[in-house]
Amino acid sequence: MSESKPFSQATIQDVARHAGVSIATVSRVINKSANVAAATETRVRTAIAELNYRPHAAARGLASGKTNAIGLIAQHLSVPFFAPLFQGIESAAREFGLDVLIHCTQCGPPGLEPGYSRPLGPHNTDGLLIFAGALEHTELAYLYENGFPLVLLHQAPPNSLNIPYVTFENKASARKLVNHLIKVHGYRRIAFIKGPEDQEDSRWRELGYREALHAHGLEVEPSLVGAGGVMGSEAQASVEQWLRGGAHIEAVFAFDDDAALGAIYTLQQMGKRVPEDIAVVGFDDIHLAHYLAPPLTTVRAPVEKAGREAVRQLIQLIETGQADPVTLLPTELVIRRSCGCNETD
Amino acid sequence: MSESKPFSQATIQDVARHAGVSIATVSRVINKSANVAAATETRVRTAIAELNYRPHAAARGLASGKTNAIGLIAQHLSVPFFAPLFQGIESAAREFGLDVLIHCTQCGPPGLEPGYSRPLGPHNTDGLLIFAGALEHTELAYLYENGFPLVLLHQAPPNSLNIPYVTFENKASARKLVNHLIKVHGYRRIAFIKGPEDQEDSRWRELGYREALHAHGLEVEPSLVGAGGVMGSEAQASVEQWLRGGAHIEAVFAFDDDAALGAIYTLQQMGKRVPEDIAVVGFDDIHLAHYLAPPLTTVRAPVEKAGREAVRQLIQLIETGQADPVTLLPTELVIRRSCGCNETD
DNA sequence: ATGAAAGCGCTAACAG
DNA sequence: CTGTTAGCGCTTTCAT
Repeated sequence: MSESKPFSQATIQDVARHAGVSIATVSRVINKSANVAAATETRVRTAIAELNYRPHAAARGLASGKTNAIGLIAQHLSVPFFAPLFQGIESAAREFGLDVLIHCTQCGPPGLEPGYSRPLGPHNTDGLLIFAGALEHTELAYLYENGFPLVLLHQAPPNSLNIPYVTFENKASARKLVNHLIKVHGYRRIAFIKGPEDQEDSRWRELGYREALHAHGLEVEPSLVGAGGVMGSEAQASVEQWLRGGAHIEAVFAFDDDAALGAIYTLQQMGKRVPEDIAVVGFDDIHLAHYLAPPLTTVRAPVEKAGREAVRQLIQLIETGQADPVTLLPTELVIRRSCGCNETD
Repeated sequence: MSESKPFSQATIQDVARHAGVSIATVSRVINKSANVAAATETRVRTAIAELNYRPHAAARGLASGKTNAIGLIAQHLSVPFFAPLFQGIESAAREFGLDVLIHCTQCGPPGLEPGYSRPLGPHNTDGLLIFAGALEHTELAYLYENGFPLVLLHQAPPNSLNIPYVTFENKASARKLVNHLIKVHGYRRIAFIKGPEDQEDSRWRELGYREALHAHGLEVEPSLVGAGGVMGSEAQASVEQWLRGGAHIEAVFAFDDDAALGAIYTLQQMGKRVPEDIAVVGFDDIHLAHYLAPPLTTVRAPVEKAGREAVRQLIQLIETGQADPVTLLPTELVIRRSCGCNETD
């Protein structure tokens, strides 16, 4: 068995004593909250260094009414998508000296009565980043109406709640992508694989898809819009159904790369060549998109930047009480081979 | 601009007043720290519900000397690997009522003097999970020697530090995988793509690879051991070099699936068929392993479980002062097609 | 079984 | 420019 002794740390008292000043002075130099004589400051800093002192976050939070932490709430964490998102959030938060707490609503013991435990909230954070679908509207409303700073990710606020949100420029990007399919490759029968109902990004992408079709005088055939599910779980079934049903399809636009992956896999399993027989494009540009055979044409979504931007908005909201109602992050078309092009990326 | 009003919450005082008891009694029912008359308890619980009261974590932490949070420190967060790890950590921590704070050493502004800022430590957590390579030995030693609870992930403690750690059963798993290559497929010229120097898992896998070779009377040819890097960054170069150098290779064992991915990609780019010309196997069983063409033979590593287990050990360490020095999680061989088998997984 | 009161480490007036 | 002091919300003896 590994062992461990009790831990103890220097307090502001220790530092004050060591430097021969009052704790208020120490507090001042730490927070730069008032002028301190240069000589005094030096003594204090020396004492801090010698004692290896670190302010106690909890005590500081209690006294100041701030927690110096923000929280992220999501339904689940194991989606690959989250890794870069965390990165962006963490990175931005640290720049502002904030800790970040995460909570996953579907991680804990499923027995918890809904609405009872609020693992992240005003008691341990100064504000919350809420990923699409993570919180029920009532919960959202409760927090919002009590003035707690909230920023939504990939979801517009429900009803009349004036909560700022940040997401990608989904519609325009999807439109551009489908335009490429139509104008460059001349495809006319383009299927769409949509995401889970509660995923707003997918709905916007579908809208972009529809707009592009309409703009070129093409009809949206309802039978060519199938389900994709989380992590491409249903995409394969949709493709299989199309093929078995003898549907005439020239290209498939999947709402995200995971679904595109499933689509390509199934297409190939069933003897179709991509893109020669059927082209496939996705959305997100996950790391592996480049490595697929064929490399996937997709839209690069600035996931990490979304995280950073959400934090910026949240901090602004906390500090000034206001933030941009909506932040749409621009994307970039990444043409590879699965659409029929022969770029080598 | 979105707006936000100041937030206020019920305190233990409010609850006590509302229920007609003292705050001590409220504290008792919340913490079940002493017997309270059934009737009193009911009144208190009702008051808590009516006021929608939540204990203030910081205050509680200050008074009790515990933070009710644990921390995770890693070098970067955007590795896909981390998503399920978080999931496991979060999930286990919540079961024990702990918050989880994360910190990424390479996320913040790179200018921070090493050793100065300690964003996660005794002041805001009760213990730390440290991912391989995230902390320098001196930092580790400092914390350990001061009795702060620490659990290492995918890394054995340096020197004489008696810090518990949890990782996969790397060596045995790699041996099993390579045995498969040798015994089932009869490959004799098997190359290995290793991970970054500081990644211990990779070193153990290499050992397993060597053991398997030796056990079958095969020599380990140094030129057939190449670099892989993070997220397969150098794997492609290694493969390219082998091929250009005219090396005779029947199979490639990549230390992780990302590297395997890069290897397959490059092999195919250079006109080799996988597995007909050269077989490739990986390690981890990432979500996409199944979707590759060909589907990847690999070792399923219980990443989420590693997270859960690490938390369990950490909690045990915090509560009892001791934990299992080493936890090796068993893996599972996943035979697909890239090794030359024709299983349909 | 319950209440009163003393801090936990720190910030923020308020004096001087 | 610096010290004193009153809490922040809660846990925890110590009485009752």
